Amino acid sequence: MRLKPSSYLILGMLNLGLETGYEVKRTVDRSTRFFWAASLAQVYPELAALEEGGYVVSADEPHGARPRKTYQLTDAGRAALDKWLASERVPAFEFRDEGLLRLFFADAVPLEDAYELVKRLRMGAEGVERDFRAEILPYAERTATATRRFPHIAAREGADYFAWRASWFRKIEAELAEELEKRE
Amino acid sequence: MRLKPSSYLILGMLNLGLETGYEVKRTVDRSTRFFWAASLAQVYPELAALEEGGYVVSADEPHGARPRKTYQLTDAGRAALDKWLASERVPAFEFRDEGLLRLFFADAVPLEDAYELVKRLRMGAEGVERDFRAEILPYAERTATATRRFPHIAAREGADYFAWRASWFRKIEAELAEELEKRE
DNA sequence: ATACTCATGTAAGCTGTTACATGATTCT
DNA sequence: AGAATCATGTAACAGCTTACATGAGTAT
Repeated sequence: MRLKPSSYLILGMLNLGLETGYEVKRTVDRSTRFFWAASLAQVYPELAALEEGGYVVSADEPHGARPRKTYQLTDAGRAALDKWLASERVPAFEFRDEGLLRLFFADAVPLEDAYELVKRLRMGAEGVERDFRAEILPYAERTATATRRFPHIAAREGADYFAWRASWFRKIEAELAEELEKRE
Repeated sequence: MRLKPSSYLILGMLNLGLETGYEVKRTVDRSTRFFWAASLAQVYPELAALEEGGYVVSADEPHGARPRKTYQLTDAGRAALDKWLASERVPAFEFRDEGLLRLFFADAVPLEDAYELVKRLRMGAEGVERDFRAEILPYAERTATATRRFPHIAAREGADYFAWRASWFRKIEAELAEELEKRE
């Protein structure tokens, strides 16, 4: 079995002490979501595959009559996680940014419309930054301890990134505004 | 036919005057690649689908005995592009960043290893920035005109982003380095 | 001659999504 | 009593990638 980044996402979450697939997914939504998302329909089969591969073991721990399956890393799972973290392979990196794609083609519309487009992109980035500071950062701060600091560092990266992005669009917006004023 | 961002990528490229699927792909690799990539196996079927939908028309224009198919936007294609650029819908935005994922889980390894990880991430960002300034930015500058300025603006965003990212990791690297020194 | 670029397409497979299906527990 | 949350899973499909298959034109 070949492990992909999403496999390590799950191994890493189990290593942080999360127990069920449901819990892993919920935590992903509060933390890694912005740089690595996952859906339940991905988490459950992946947990099964990881167990099949010997990286995790499961145990039935129902809550009353509600079925519940907890997972734990095996030594092999823990070793795989360590190896991945120490790997010198250049990590994969992929963007899908429809906003920048629109910006790229903005010459196709009048400058007034391009200005509106940039303004919307700036407001979009500001909105994401707000959400981030309202939901993801506080969760990271709340759960940070002396031996659990990197989730918070990663969350700071996200908040800083969206702030940077908003300011970048703000700059372009100002340039276009100036140009539109001159024209009148 | 429902158009997706990758459809607009192709419509936008044709609107910039590119003629063949091969050319579109080559230009994507020199420009939008970092925020919206595409492969030939995606471009050719998409062009066929766009023609089927009436957004583009093709013409056979072989070079000698080498077959060659050129494409042009129809009025419907041009209208679809304009509408997309003016749309108020929040554009899709997705990251897949294995580097940040590793950073997130870096508490699992000793601080020395986490430091090495951050260092590698910083060097990775610097490398991408270098490539960007060597390949993508110069191409954008070369092809920029009074009526074709936004590709260059988008390329600047990319270069600035990777510079920002490198400096962000540099800051964390310095924090960790300081802490490691104190320990000795 | 040989290698690189131009040029078009298909097949198989991987990764991930949304929607479907079901039901218990806990909070208000 | 009703809504939200906890909890697990499957089916169908969307979107994209790598590898395969083929061959002509051009520069060294």
